[in-house]
Amino acid sequence: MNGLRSGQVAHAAGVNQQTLRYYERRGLLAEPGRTPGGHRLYPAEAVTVLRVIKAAQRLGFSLEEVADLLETGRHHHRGQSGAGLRQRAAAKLAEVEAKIADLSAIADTLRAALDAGCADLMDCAALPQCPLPFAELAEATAGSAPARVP
Amino acid sequence: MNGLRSGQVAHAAGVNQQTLRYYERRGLLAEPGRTPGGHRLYPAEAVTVLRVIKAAQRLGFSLEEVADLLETGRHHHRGQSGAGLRQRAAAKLAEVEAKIADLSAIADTLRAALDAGCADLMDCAALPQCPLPFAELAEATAGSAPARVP
DNA sequence: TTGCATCCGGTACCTAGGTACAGGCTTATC
DNA sequence: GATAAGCCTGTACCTAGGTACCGGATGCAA
Repeated sequence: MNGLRSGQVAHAAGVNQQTLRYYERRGLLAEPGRTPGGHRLYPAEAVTVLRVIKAAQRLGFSLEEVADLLETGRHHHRGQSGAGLRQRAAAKLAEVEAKIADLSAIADTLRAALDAGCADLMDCAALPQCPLPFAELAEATAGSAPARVP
Repeated sequence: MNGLRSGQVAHAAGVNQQTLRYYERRGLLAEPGRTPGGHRLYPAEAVTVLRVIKAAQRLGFSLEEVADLLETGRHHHRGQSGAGLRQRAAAKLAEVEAKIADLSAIADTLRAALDAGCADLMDCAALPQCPLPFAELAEATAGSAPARVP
């Protein structure tokens, strides 16, 4: 009776209903109560948890990290408050800044290629004055993921 | 006799040998000649092609886009030179710049959360002064991919 | 009580870019 | 000619974050 059905929660949080079960499997969403017939009944907070998950994801945390963050939150209520979250946020900020630096270098390279008027990839590879980075394969990707901008 | 074996090409370009066949399937690498026994024999340019692929990938192009870029390169040699590449580079630059803007906003948010001393995700979600973006689920991800920083 | 909407679990599939393995053939060297 | 190294095809698997489909059960209202 009291409690939200999975469809209602999914709709309220703007996620797919399957995603709820997926998050439950992944440990992000606590297992809710059930009706006698086995249908899930969520407390209203579940919607908040979903919003939190989405916000954290948006900030660059993976689902595993979010699960960890939530778990830490559940246990910190005794002991020192919030050091874990702040530490992880700082680490994530460094990660994001590194990614920005990486992408900035990529943008610079693209601008250089445009300025130089590169006309053909294969032709450019033969020219020494071409700004495209044909050499640093191994080294360029060390320290940051192989730059995919979806 | 003359020509490189797949292992040599893979080693020279710093990629896995399976990756060569994968690129061949994807149309990035032309099918090379074969020995009478069926072993691949690559021309020396294959290594250059691989370097070009890796460089383009590094600049944010997907394999499909790279395949397209190389294909365009092969055909432009009659007709107007290099308009395709420059156009795509400009589009990719815009994409990368958008991604940088997105990540900058994320970094700002993380900094705000650190400044505000956010201690717990779930607690913060209840506080109106928390800078974390718990609301804009649908809207925040429209126009850019759901921010994953690997 | 009947009908329809909703939900259940389980499994398969998707993108992107590869990587790994199995079983068998070829090439090169001694 | 034997043996080791290398290569062949085909298929399965990996990460991450979901999404889709199926057959069957449940919930709720008229």
